[in-house]
Amino acid sequence: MESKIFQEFLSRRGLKLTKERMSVLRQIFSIHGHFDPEHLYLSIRDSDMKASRASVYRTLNLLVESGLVERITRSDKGNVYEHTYGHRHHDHMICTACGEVIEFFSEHLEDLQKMICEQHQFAGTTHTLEIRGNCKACQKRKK
Amino acid sequence: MESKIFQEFLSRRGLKLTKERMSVLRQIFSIHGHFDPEHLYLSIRDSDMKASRASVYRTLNLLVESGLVERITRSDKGNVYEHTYGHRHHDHMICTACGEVIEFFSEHLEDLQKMICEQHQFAGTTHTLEIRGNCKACQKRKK
DNA sequence: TCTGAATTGCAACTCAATCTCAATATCAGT
DNA sequence: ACTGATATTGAGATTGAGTTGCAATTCAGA
Repeated sequence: MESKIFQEFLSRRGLKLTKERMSVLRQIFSIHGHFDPEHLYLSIRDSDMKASRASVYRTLNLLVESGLVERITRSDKGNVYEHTYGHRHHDHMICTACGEVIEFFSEHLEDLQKMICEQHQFAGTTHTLEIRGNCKACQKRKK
Repeated sequence: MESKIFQEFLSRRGLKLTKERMSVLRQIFSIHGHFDPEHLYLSIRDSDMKASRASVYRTLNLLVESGLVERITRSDKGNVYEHTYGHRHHDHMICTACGEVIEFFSEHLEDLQKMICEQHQFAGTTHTLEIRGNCKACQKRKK
């Protein structure tokens, strides 16, 4: 299913769905959760598929443009991505004590952001909301 | 005022408020709005003050730790900072075409986030909301 | 003024990400 | 299947932000 969407995206730009691009796509969609380019590359290298580091990066950028993959954050050690097909958009709460990541979604929040963009005549395409603090467990533990 | 806070922060760690650190601090607080390390360095170099690139980076990290400066975003061209002393909390819209950063604030948005935290029994302390897209000018330019 | 810790600047370095380019693959049209 | 035009690949070079090692320097307190 993802490959069909990617296929379409590529041909709309006169690009081809090659073996290497297929490798990257399949590997990404076989991963559950977040990943970074280097690990993605290594996991492809260690499988029966193949693609150079350059191709992994190039394909990753195409996938982001196609909307199938999203860049979640830019850490000081590089970018982190996740695939979004079949996933609803969501935001994150991050516990600064234990590192737990809680996903959440609020339609109301999304609407509000849309309104704010309109007010500023800004054409928003994506957003990242990251709330940092302490999760339930860590609040208790601190007492 | 900022220098007093920084001074205190430094001595609490057994560090000194040197000329170079003073240069960086003063230059940052003379800038209105956002800045990146390279421009900060250049503006210091072109003024009567002085500090090497290394010192600028080192001081910048100290200032972030002290809470006087915040890192707003990590773009593909490096980090962007702003000084926070005397500033109310706000969020950012970032134009992916020209890099412009627009500040905004919404009480409603803040309330909503508080509610969401309560729902998840999460004790939120800070948050970062970054909306990426195209500013008014770049929307026009693209047509 | 002496002493030791902190600081500086330069250049070397790191590391993610991008680019170069020659070789290779792919597709459309014949 | 052949041909030409275009897209793609991988290996390694390159970029560029940010960090670090180190010898020389500054600074604060005794």
